[in-house]
Amino acid sequence: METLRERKKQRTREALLRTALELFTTEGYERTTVDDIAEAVDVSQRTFFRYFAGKEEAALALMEVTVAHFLQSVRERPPHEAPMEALRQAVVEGWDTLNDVIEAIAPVELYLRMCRMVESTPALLAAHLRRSVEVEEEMAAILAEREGVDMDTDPRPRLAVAVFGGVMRLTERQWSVGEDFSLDAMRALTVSYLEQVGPALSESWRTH
Amino acid sequence: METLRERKKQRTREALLRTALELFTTEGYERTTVDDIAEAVDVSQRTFFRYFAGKEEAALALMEVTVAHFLQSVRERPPHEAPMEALRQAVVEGWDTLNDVIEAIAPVELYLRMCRMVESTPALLAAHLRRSVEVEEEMAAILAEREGVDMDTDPRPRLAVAVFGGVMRLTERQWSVGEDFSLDAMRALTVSYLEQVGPALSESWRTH
DNA sequence: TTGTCAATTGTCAGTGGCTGTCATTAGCCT
DNA sequence: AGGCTAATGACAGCCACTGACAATTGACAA
Repeated sequence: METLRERKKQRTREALLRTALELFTTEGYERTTVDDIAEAVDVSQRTFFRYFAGKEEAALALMEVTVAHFLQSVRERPPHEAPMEALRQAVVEGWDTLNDVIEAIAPVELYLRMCRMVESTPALLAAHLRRSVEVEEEMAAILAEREGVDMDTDPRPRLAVAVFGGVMRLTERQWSVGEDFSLDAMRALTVSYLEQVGPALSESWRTH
Repeated sequence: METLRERKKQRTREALLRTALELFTTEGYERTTVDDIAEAVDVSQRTFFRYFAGKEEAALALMEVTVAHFLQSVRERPPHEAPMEALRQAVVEGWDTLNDVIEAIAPVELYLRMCRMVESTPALLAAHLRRSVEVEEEMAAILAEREGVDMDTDPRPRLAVAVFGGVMRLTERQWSVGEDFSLDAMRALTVSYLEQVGPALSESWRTH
């Protein structure tokens, strides 16, 4: 961001995003129109769509940051860890630093509110799930390289990630319908669920 | 479907669905407008939306049938089976009968084509994934009742289903990008992946 | 059979997300 | 200063979807 032009662009994008998130959280996602956002920032509607591919992209922008953060955490895991353990450590440890990462962009409370909104807004949930497919593909690639296997012939990277991702998405959802909306609660729920995956897959749940 | 009125409604719905699927598969999902469908059936656009909540619902109608079929298969599993084994058997066995179930509505080939279209069309994939969240919730409820546990306090039903669902969605996706577009190939891939989940979650993938 | 009631449909007008196009503006660089 | 290019605004248009109201059509009883 050297030139004036680039700084201006940056500021416009930030203004659009900040305004969008504020309107979403105060008025609701569906009740907020793109025109509302553009007008509040005093740009044309067309300009909004030059910065964001759609209304959803603005709403999911914060999630995107955490996704990138998580992927980076996975990449930085020491190579001696087993695949699933690396994933587990990446989330658990990634969460310790997530607070700062988000706070650099927006208040954490805003992020948490958006998370809940994503889970309760059909259009956003759909977009979020579709995005996670891509993320899982990337995660599988990271695992495959880590372990030195070929994703095209060995299904294990994708399988491991599919299982892990399934648990993660369940965590998000259950967190959003719970009553403790803190980052710590989410972290605790993640750890708890990952611990219980084994038992849940075991032979029988009944105590005989 | 006793009265004339009900029969007429049924016929209209079938005509809309049949026409929609035909246009989707020949022209493509996005290049087909709701107006095209309505016009081909000679009803107003408004009528289409009285039968389908949206364009997506028509496109996913066949999937919905297989989902219902699969859920029924799970319900009919003998209670002595362990949870995951019941799910596994339900898919494997459900597939033997799926052919007839679908053929009663539309050619299987059409169904398979739509499956691939769902995976390759962002809007449809998103809608499909969002729907799977609901399906998984229902499946968890079935498992919980089977095993006599309380979903609100015991996370195992949802966990088991999340893991299983993750593998299922991976199967769908990998099948759609493969080269064998048959029902048998899908069945085989399912069995194969379910077999390999264990190894994929195991300590290490490296041969030392 | 006819008249009444309710369900189904068509029409119309409108909203909102999103895109293409083109002229205008505004920063950049020599 | 002046030409070049990137960013924006303005406008027109497409398409999915909805609400409201009037017209039609089948159901059912008198």
